[in-house]
Amino acid sequence: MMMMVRKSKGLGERHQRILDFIASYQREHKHPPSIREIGEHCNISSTSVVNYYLDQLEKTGHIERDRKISRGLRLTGNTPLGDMFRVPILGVIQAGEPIPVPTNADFGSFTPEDSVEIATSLMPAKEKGKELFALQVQGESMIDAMINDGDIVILKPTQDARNGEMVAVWLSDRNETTLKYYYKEKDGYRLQPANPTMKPIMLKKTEALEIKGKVVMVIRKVEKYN
Amino acid sequence: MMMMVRKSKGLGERHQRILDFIASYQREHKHPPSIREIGEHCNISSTSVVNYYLDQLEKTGHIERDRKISRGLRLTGNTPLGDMFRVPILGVIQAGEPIPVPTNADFGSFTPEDSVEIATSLMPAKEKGKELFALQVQGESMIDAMINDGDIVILKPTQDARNGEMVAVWLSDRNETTLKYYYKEKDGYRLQPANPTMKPIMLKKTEALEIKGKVVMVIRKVEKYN
DNA sequence: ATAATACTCGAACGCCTGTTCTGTGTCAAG
DNA sequence: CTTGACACAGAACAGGCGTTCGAGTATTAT
Repeated sequence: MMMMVRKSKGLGERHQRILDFIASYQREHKHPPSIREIGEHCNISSTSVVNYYLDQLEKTGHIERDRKISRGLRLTGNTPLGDMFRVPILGVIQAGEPIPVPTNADFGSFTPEDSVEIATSLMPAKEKGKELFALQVQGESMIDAMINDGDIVILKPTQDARNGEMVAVWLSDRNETTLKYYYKEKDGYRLQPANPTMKPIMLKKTEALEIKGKVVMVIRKVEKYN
Repeated sequence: MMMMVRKSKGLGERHQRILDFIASYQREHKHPPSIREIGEHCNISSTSVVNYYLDQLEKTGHIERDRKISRGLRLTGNTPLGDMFRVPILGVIQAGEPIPVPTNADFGSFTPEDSVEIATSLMPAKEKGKELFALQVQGESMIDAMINDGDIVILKPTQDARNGEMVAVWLSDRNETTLKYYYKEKDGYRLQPANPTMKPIMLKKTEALEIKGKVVMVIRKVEKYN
């Protein structure tokens, strides 16, 4: 009477494993792996089984294959080709609501639609871990941080920051989320807007200040809107 | 008394032919060609000869090879891998100076250091031509466009714009370069800053207005600077 | 229970592909 | 002329690799 529980979601663990391996192998060797190599690294002892999964991944549109041609497979939608990062967009950030932080941190399974690709060459070289996440800005409340509606901010989750870093904070007193430059001072904290024509927010030490992450990059897709 | 004239320059015609074929094959099939395929399309009837040239191209650093692995060769320097764009950074944009536009437009030969890689997935899908160029913003004069010192703006060269598009303009009257939203009105032009708290620039039709390009994307690398 | 699916394994087949070896013709230096 | 580097061809070899087939096991539906 129960429906299929076997592989509840679209992708099973094995599928994800293979996908990840292809990505990392490609990143390292600059070319796709062979069926047998996939089998070895994913604990699959038969080439036919790998082929079996590859067929499924092809049907579901996750990969493309050039049958009969050695290593003729590639990831679709994305191609983590050695110098790309895929950062998940966890949600939106807007003034009235808390920031969705990576809770159950599933940094492995996110669809291409809900993520952005970043060239590693644009990265500060330090933050090349996979612990980054992205948020889409909604509303014009971040305009004092020179960030506009629709912009995508890429954050590195952290609870503390150093002076001068731009951070995403949740001010529980004001029930507000904002992006500001962070400065710790003797009396408390100073949250400096990026736009120098605007006044900073001063906070006493007693006031709640929850740092959710530091801004690593801002991406703005400029499109016509007339 | 004459030195060897046989193959005067570094690359012979055959080498170039092979290089071009690899590039086009890769672009079309998403994976490198095999030795035999190279031979067929380059009128080389022996695999050993192809191998012979491939060895040379490897020594001269034009390609890399993974011996023993099918189609284990790739072009170096660049990797036209289907979903990346390399946009040349032609220079800086700052208030007091004209914008360096792609003059002799050598969109083919620029070093990786002077360019940025953009994922096509971030592109508005329209501007996927290679006619894009990038400028690095210097100074804080663009702050009214929510663009900060060090930001990289990616432009599409054009002389005219539609209402609502952000354009890079050179105001010869004021001897100034700026980024503004463009609006054509009955009396002239309105250049609207992105920040709504700031007043727009109104121009009569008689005043000079040189549109240099429209902004397609803005990239900001946020790094600590304390 | 029984049948239908989903999944897994192992082996064999055969094409694909890079490598290597032998041989030929050309051209310039000694 | 002889020598040797260079450019090229063709054939044969060996391993890589995708494919296919037969068979077995677990899970679910009827």
